[in-house]
Amino acid sequence: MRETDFVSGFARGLKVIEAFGETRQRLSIAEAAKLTELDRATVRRSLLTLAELGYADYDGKFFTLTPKILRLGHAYLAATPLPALLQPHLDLLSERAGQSASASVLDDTEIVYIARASQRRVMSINLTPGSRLPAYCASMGRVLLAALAENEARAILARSELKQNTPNTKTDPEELIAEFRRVRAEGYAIIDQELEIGLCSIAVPVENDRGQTVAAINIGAPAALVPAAEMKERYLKLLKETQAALRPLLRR
Amino acid sequence: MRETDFVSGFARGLKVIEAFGETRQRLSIAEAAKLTELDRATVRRSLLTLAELGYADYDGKFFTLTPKILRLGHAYLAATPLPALLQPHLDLLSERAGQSASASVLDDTEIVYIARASQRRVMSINLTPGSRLPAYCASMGRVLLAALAENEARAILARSELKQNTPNTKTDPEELIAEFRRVRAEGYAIIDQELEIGLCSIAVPVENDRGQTVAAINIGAPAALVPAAEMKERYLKLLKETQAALRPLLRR
DNA sequence: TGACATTTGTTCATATATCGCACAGACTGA
DNA sequence: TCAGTCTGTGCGATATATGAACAAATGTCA
Repeated sequence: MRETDFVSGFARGLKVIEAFGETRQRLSIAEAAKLTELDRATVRRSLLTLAELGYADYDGKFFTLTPKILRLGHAYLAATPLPALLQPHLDLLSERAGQSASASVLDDTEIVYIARASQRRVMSINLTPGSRLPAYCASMGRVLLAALAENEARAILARSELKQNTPNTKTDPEELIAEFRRVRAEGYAIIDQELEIGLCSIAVPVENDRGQTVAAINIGAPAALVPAAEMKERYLKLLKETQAALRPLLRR
Repeated sequence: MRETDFVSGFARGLKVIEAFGETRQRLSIAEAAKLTELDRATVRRSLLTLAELGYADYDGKFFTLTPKILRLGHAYLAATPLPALLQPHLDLLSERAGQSASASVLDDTEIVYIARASQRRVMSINLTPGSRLPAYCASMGRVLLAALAENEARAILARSELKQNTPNTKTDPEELIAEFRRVRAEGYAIIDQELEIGLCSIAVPVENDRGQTVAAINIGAPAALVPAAEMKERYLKLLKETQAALRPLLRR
């Protein structure tokens, strides 16, 4: 791509949008400039543009995003048939299992939720489509990373911040690579409180009719109710049935 | 705002992202140019920028959005405390009612779902956070429009495409304005298959501790199971309880 | 099939808009 | 009061948008 085929004003603006998040609902010009490492004048122009277009509100001091910004992400959710296709199957799966069921895809080092059917909220985290979790310590992440060529998975792990979330969290890249091999061989991944104490989950890949992994689905359950050792016997069959039902629907 | 406080390259890029949706998962440069009414050369630069940043894939002919684009909408969902605050209450509400419960806010003529707890899928439409429905014919939309000053509501109706979705759909602005008055007086709105045949819903406003309406919550049910006439006696009390539980949590 | 008409992606020159810096004024808190 | 931090602005250097031009791909009709 040539230098002039890149609109840096657009790229800078997207960076400004991403600066909002978690604890940053309201941003002043200076704060946004620090977070994005862009010039204050540039950030100011981007923010004023967002406000002018109705994507942000401005009270003269702070900017906040408006729900209009959801149109952008929604362009993807509406454009991709995957979420809509998966949703009814997740609903059924969730009901049969009596636990939350979710679907996600991989975006670099993170998994992105694209659909979810929740029973009761067991996690401290609020997960909705668009939510992200580190791939290395999530059951769906393990499944999605296991589907990659080993050097690719290794490269992603190298980019990941392998954080010890709980005493159970596996953070050794070699141990993780070995686990990916097991996942590939056996077709599922189980997480025993590696992300959050008290939470277990089991995931399988969603494959299209050519056998390519296009997403992952999982069932999450409180460790207090369902010990990790029981996850497989309780839920693997249900997950495999959902997987089988989806495969013919996913043509490439 | 001065002329130079607007980054048109950014605005154009956002327009390009919004061109994706529903039936437009894959766009060629020329298609995107038509949809956005921008020059082909300009659209090409925006799309190549999106691809360069990983927000889009490009196979040499068509562009598709990647899940990374969800980071943008997620910036709002994560930044705003409202969805996370509402979710557990919706879960409880949905469980007690045995039906889907949702929350939404108003974005011009549309309501935008910001949280949802689904029981079984009864609608043909797949609703997730970020999904949009026309406000004038949705129960939450009626509640949110009723919360506005009457001239504002009138202006929004004037901008709305008042479509006759079903034989039940109210499309006369004056009739709708009168309905808003009733909603304001009685504190709830009921929709009897105005959006889709077979679907009823009832909504109430979510108010902060100053009594300002900040969102709406609803319960949807199949008309076959719950006739519109029964919606009030079955669900209004539950909705009001949720509303009361939320009010003290919403400080401005 | 072949000739012709459209459509599409790409490039280019140049007029135009944006960027980042430096500075001024406003505000805050010690 | 004064230092520190903030927002807003003017300006030259630099980057981008535009519309026309062109080649390649695609569609159309006899």
